[in-house]
Amino acid sequence: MSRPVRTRIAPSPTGDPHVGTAYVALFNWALARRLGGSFILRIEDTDRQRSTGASERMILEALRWLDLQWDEGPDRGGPFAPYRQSERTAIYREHAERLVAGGAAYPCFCSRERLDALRAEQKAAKAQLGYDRRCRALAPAEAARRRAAGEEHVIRLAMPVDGETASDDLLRGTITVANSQVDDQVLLKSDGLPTYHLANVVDDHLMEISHVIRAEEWISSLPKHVRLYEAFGWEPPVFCHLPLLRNADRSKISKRKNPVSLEHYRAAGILPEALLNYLALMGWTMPDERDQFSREDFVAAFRLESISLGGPVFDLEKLGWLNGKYLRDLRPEELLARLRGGPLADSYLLTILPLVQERIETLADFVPYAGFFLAGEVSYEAQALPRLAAPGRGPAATAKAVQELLEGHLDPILEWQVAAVEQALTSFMEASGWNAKELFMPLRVALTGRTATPPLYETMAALGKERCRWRLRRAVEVLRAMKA
RNA sequence: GACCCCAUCGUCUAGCCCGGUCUAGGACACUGGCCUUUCACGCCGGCAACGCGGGUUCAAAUCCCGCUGGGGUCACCA
Repeated sequence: MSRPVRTRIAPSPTGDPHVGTAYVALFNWALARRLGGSFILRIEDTDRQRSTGASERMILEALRWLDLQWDEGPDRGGPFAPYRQSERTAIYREHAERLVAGGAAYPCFCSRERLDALRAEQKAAKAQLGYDRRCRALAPAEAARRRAAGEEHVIRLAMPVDGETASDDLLRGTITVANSQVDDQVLLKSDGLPTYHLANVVDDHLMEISHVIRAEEWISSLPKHVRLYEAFGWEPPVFCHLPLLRNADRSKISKRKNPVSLEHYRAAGILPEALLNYLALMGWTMPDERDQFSREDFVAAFRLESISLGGPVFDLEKLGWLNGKYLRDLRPEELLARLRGGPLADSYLLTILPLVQERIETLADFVPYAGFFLAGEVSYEAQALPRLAAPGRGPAATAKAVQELLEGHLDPILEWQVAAVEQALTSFMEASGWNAKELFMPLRVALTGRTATPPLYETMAALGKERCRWRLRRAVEVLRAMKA
C-alpha cells in the first residue's frame, strides 16, 4: 500500500491510434498525476505479423497531440528500460523457464492442425472450448528431451485443475471463476516470443506497476494473470477494468460503426483538450457535475473508485457540442494558432497547393476551389450528386463497391501515400471487375463533392486516410438511401 | 452455447455504499420562447428514465433473490 503509484498505457502497434487507447491512457495518466506517481508508456509489439514501426510512431504522435505526457517510455527511456517488448524477449523466455522448472507451466508440442481439429470437434459437440491438456501429461524428462531435439513447441500455463481463482477488481469487487473454466493459456509462442499474458504480467511486475487500469475486455483473462502472479510469487497490482466505449447499438466501439482513429478527430478539427474532456465524461462525473472542465481540475478531483460501470455510448454529437464550447473560449489569436497547427498548417497547404495552383486564376479562387481539402466533411454540389452512383451499376452496386474498396483495400494502408492509394485502387479493380472509368467519378464526388477536381490519387493522398474514410462511409450511406 | 461483467430519461450521467430529504437532479439531442437585420452563441421554459417479478422493511431507485435484457471473452492477436 505504501509503494509508489505507477500506471501505464500499453498499446499494441498494430494499426491506427485508437480512441480506446486514449480513453484508457487518460485515466491511467490522471491517477498517476493525481497521486503524484508516474505514468509509463510501454509498447506491446509481441505480435510479429501485425506490429509495425509506422503504427508505433502514429500512436506516440497521437498521445503527444493529446498531451498525455508519459514519464518513461521507449522514446525517452527510464529506470526500467527497454519499454518495447520486442527488446525484452530474453526476459520473458527466462521467466517462462522459471515457471516450467517450478511446474507451473509446461511445453506443448501439439500442432496447429491438431488444435484446429480439436476446436472444431469441441464446437461440433457444443463442448467447452479449450486445450485438452494432452502435453501436460508428458513426463518432464520426455518433454525436455523433445525440446532439446529442437522440436517445435509452445509453453503453456498449467492452470490448477480444480478449485477457483478469486481476483479483485477495484470497481467490481471480487470476481471468482472456477479454474476448470480457465484454459491452459499459451505463454510463449513457438517463435519464442511471449503472448500478451506472460509479457504483460512480467513487465507490470518488473516495472513496478501499482495499478493496472485497462479495458473491460480483459476481465475474462484476469484469473490467468492472477495465477501467474501467484506462480511467480509476486504481489499482484490493483486491477481496475474500465467500461468499454460503445457504438450506438451498444456493441464494443468499432470502425464499422464509428470513427475510432484519433487521426480522424484531429482531421475533423476536434481540439485535443475537448476530446480528452469528452472522454473523461465517459464514466466520470465532476463532483459539481459540470460538463466542461480543464485537465487540471480533472486531475485535482479525480477518484478512480467513482467511475461508473455502464458501457458508455460514444456520442459524436455531444463531443461536437463540447468542442464548440472550447473553440468559442479561445482568444482569436489562439484560434488562429490552432488553425495554423491544423487545417491551415504550412506543411498541409504546401501539399495541396501544387494540385490547386494550375487550376485557379486568381488568389481569390483558392478558398472556393480548395474548400474540400480543408473541410471535415463535404456537401455534394447539385450536379455532382447524380454522379455519385456509377451509371452502368446503380447506387446499390456502387455502395457495395465503395464499401469493399474501403474495408478490403484502403483500411489496411498504414502509410497513406500516393503510391499506396494507387495500388489499393488497382488491386480493388482487379479483384472486383470495376474499371477506372466507372469507379473514379463516384469516388471523386464522394471525396470532394464535385465532378471537377485535381487527380484522384493525389487528392486522396493529400486528404489523408481518415478524411477519405469518413467521406467514403458517408457516400455509402447516401448511395444506400438513393433509389435505383 | 459456456463463463464472466453490467442494468436510472433516446444518449452521457447524479442519486445507490450509510433505505425516508427523489412529485428522481444536471448535460447532449429534440422542442417552445427571449435576445437578434440573419445565422450562430447566450438566456428562460418544455418533453423524457429508476427493465420485470418476488422478498426484507413502517418505508426501496437505493438492501437480497430470481428473471429478462445488453455486453465481453472463449487464438501460438492484443
